[in-house]
Amino acid sequence: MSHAPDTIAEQIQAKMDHLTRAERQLAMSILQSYPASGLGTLNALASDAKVSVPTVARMVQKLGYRGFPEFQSSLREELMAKVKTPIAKHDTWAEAAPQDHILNRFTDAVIENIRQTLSQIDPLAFDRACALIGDVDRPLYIVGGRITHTLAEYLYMHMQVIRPNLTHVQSTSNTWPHYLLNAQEGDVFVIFDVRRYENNTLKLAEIAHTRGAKIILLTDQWRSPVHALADICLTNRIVVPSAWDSSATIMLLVETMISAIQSQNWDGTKTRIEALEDMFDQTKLFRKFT
Amino acid sequence: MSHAPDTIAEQIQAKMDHLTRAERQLAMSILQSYPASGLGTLNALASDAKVSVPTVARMVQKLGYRGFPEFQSSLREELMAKVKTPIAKHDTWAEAAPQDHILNRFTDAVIENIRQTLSQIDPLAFDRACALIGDVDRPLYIVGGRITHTLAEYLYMHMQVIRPNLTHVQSTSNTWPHYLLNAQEGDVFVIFDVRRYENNTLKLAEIAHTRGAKIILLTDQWRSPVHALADICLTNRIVVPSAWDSSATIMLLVETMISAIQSQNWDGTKTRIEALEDMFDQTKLFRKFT
DNA sequence: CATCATCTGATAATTTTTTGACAGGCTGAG
DNA sequence: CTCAGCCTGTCAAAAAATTATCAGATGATG
Repeated sequence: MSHAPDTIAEQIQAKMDHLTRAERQLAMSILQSYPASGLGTLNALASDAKVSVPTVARMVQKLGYRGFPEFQSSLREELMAKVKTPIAKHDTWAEAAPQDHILNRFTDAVIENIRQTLSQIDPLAFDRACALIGDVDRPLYIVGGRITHTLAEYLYMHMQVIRPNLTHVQSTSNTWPHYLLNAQEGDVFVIFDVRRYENNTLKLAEIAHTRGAKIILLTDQWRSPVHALADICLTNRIVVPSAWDSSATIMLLVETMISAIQSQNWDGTKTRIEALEDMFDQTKLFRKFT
Repeated sequence: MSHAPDTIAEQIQAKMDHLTRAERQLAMSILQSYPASGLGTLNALASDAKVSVPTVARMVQKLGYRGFPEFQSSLREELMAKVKTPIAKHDTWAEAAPQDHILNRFTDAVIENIRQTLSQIDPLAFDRACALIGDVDRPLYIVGGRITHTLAEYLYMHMQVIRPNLTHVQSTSNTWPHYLLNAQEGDVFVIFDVRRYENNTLKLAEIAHTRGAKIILLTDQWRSPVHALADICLTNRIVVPSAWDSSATIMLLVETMISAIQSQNWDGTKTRIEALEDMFDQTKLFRKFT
């Protein structure tokens, strides 16, 4: 008992024996560069396979489709499903919960956000961003807004361990102009800005840009207006079934950056971490072991 | 300077800045399930993206194609080329980066963390936690430590919109005993604690527990000592290729909780959100629209 | 060798898709 | 406030693709 065909390719192969000469010729041609070949016009497919147009039309009906367009949309759906990585196909994440439980729905959305964000990111831009942020010679400013200030702080906290000479600026605070007093050419600004984009953040970016600072922007798919001023723009997808957007993808990206920068500067980081742990031990803030 | 675009996706991304609103909307839609989306009919693409048919036609011309069919055949060729490449980097997230690039390695790890965390979570416990946190009659305390205080704050910030009567406590601060003065039976404590577990957090939990408060703990796979006192314990997997642990999974869980609670209390939340937005509008902190 | 069944391709009819023309609406400058 | 310029969508015309019809070709069978 052979399993039911998942893909159209398998379906074609299964029927191969029952096909006539012209149809087999066509089938071969389809499989040759599957699925792209099937996504052109019926005409193109026919002349590629050197068979007549109606032969193609008849064959797709034989395969159980109502017409060529229906056949094509099946192919497209198959392609879509394939692009999502195997792991994303997971039916349910929390197996003990029904598929439509918020745990599963939300996780689905986040995974999809991650997939899309990563697929659209330019690794070179990412690397350049890491190099800039990790460059100890450049003063570093990390800027967050109302929602994103937690992300900014998370980055700040870790960068503090990795390198000196950095500042956390909260654009919603009215003290930020003070921080910019010293900003100058070559400084690096990491700016978080997601909708609803904040005027303060934009103004801050403008000043930084005027002063010749490098701007690295982390934003959402609709892109903060700051992007026009940014040297590097990392775009995240953040839509989830909620009244708010999701920061999980941005968090992932931030952590990945931290990891990358940390291994760039590993020697420096290591000694700094050790010094830090020593200090914590002395203050007894943490338990020795557990 | 950035490299020449290999794929149409990159080409679209590169031009993103020079696109108009409707065109950007369309571009997003294409990229959303690329390349399948672009291989249907022009009509389908237009209605998917909720733009008019001619907008699509104009945009492909802007991208340098003579017409929609020519655009499609480029897409098909791209697809063919991609499939041909041996076993393509099929299971990489950032396709443009090698498999062992930190972007891919880190994301792999986080996805695996999510998978494991979700598979081990008890949905009933999760639901109970959400019910407790969303219960307006119970005073709510949110507690974070050195690393986790950003997560705690993120939760706090959103809960603030959903309900009144809540407090953010930072266990590393020496002011936290003051907050506990009013704590009493039936109050709810959401406590974040990941390794290295903090003494202060444990002490705080002990006091809360003695007073008869409900404790909901978010911790890592090695479980904070607080778990002995917790009514509900949500365990996260947090290992990644980095000198630090990852908070991304916990962030996911927090956001899922926010979403769940928010829909429990939707009526209340809605009016509170609207009031908040009004206030923001008045302070002109945000841009009206972009 | 004739006949039937079946496959195949040419052509025409029909439907769908694509393109072009035009006008309302929004935005920003003066 | 008004006007110019540019987006954007509606509608109609043109082009292309798909489907239906039919006749020739092929090959098996009695």
